[in-house]
Amino acid sequence: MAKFQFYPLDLTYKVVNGKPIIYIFGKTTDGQQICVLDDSFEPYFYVIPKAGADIKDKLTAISAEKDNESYHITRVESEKMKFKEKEIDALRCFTNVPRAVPALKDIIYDWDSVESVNEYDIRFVRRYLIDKNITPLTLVNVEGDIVPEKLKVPAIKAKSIEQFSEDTVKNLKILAFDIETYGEVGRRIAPEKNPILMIALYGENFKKIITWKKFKTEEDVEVLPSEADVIQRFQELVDEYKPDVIAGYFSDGFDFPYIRTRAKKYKLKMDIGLDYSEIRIGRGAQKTAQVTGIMHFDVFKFIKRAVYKTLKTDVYTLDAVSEEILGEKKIDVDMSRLSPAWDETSDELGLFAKYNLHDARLTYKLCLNLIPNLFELVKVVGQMPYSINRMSFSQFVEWYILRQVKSLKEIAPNRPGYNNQMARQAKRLKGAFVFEPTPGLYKDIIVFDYKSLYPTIIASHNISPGTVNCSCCEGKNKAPVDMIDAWFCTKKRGFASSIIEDLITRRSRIKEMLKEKDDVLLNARSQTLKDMANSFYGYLGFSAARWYCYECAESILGWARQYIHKVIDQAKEQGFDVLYSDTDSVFIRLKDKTKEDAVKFVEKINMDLPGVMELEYQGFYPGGIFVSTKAGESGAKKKYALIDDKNNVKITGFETVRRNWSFIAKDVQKEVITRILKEQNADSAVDYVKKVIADLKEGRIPVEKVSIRTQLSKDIDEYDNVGPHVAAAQRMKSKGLVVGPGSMITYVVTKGKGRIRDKVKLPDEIKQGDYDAEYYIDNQIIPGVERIFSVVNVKKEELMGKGSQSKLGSFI
DNA sequence: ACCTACCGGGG
DNA sequence: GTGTACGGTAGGT
Repeated sequence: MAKFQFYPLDLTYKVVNGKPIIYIFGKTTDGQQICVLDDSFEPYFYVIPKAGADIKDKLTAISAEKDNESYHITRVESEKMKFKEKEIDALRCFTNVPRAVPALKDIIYDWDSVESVNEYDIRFVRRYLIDKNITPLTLVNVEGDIVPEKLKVPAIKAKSIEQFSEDTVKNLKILAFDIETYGEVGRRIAPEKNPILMIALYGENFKKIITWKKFKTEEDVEVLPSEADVIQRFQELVDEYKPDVIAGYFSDGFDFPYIRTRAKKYKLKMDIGLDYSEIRIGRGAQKTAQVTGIMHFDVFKFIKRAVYKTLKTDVYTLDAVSEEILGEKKIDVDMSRLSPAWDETSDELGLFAKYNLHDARLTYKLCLNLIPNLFELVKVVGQMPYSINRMSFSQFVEWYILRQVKSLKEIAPNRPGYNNQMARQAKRLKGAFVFEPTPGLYKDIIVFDYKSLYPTIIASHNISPGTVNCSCCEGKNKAPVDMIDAWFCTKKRGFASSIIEDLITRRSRIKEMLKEKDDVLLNARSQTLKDMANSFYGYLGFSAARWYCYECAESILGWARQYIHKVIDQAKEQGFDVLYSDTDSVFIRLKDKTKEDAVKFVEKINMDLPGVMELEYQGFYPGGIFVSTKAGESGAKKKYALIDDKNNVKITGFETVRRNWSFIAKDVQKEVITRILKEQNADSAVDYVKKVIADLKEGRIPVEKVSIRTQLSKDIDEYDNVGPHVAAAQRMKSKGLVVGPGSMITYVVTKGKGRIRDKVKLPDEIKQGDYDAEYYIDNQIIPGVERIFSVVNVKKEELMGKGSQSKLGSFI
């Protein structure tokens, strides 16, 4: 009997001789790939019978048959459980095989004696991880014997298996890959028709390109006789490299499905799974690709679902994402040349090989960069990396709750059906409170904000789907909301509030540790815990959630509005001037008060706050500007700029960050804000704008600065209204360039009469100064700064040198 | 304004 | 495989 420890990486199950066996692929402490088999886990689901109904015998009698497999309930156990945090009697029905669960549930569902059937849709391996309390990627103890099994790694049949510690797997072997395919850019991608031309692989001390045509190149290219050989070789290389992680960029939806389609055409078996299974492509609108035993990391999916919030970019192309995260772009090639170059066997293919390998390298680096975040999510949520990679935040919360409530004997509610979801969506939430600013230039601003406002409200007011409107506490702990009556139990702790309190305290501990020493993994963990806590409010109000709770979500918002009002009202009472407030923050002006008064104010507020709630003194700003909305007098929400005491200017919500503005307009807006805040008046900003206008008129602004970039969203012919960017795209097409949906169009508006679209030219078509200065002044520069200047009483005419000098405003 | 259909990423 | 997305928005009505 061998005893050892290993880190689980990937799980699957198989039914052998009518019995389900869990296969846990992982790595031992000395770095060996192995598979641990566990046949001790039984599938089950819950039936909640109507009061007094005795249906045990009736349940054990049912059976079903499908695909020559018979399904039945092996035994039924009565259990004292909870449902929505209330005690109930439940029947736990064990079945012979996992597939029996959904099949049998359909039979039982509409029995009169049954209240509900639950937990029939929790996949077997996920159930296993939850019930066995095993956390993937962390150290697990195993006792067992080596058994013969048709696998690429040694198999051990477990006698016992149990979680040992939080120690996390290190030094995983990662292999990134990328394919290039034949086909006309802009046309539908057709894997059944067009061949794979080359495949690049990239790992630590490993890079290779495989292809089936010979061309001149500096890279390590292996040339094979045919496409089928390339696919075969890809498989061999993966087998030889033995990666723990195989990474691609949108490989769920493109690379793997493409490879599989091509392999099928040549009747090749893509059995790269460690159990000799083929790549499994999930059907449905959104594809997935799973490789047994190897963690398939689709970098794109992870970014789009779990990382997007921390990124500025709103397009998730490999190019944009690499630039932001790694500071590195893709190699700029003309993709429309790939297929012609292939047909001609031109040496241009050398550049495409380089491009191919570079993409694989970027994917590899992104993978290294994001793995700490993925792994921390795996450890917090407790599901395997493959699953976590494909989940969004509401699912993280749901699977986290499922794991946490296991020990509380809480039966999970079922996911809502379509109609139920629609009904939930119809109930709108009231929203957060915004105190609209009066446009102006202000000095001595203090910003307060509630630390984790929504999570701390949930924890402090015991908000949970099972504590709402309890029979024991009516009238106490009542939410400040108009539309509904909602109060929350003051006697028994709800699971949502205790889970969230746990997340908050765990994060505080990590923060303390981080103060001692900075650490990538700890930072990732802190971020994960924060994201999880912040997602709870959204989860409770999410129509597809198992633990959806409208009263909870509405109450959280009600309390949030009340707590922010409290700060606003008391600040006014204390003689501060309230400038602006949004959701969880309040901006005030000191007037005749001091910073110390503001600090004392925060302390006073905190004395009255319940539980873990806390108002923070976020910072002091010597100056700030709030501008008006397009429409009228009131100040725009989420659009302001502040300058701190180190002269750093922080701009929020202005167009400076928007893509479809010319650089000159963005530069000018930023410079105007900065000058006004730094110099505490508008004089220098006015001079600056006048100078830019003069430069524009005299053609001194470089072409790049007057270029406007817009992304094409569909084919050129599909546009009914030919806007300037469409006109530019037409010019590009007429020059033989291929443009289609997603193409970035860069254009300049040039001098001349008539419509804008007739004056559009491409940047390389024009000479210095050959742009329409009036257009740029009227449609780019002025709109960007007009509302900023109106705050300080500067009229548009004055900037353009027409009007008379008005009285300039300054700080108040 | 509201509703529905389609798109994203990849070549 | 004890499940199948989802959130945004363009375009039509």
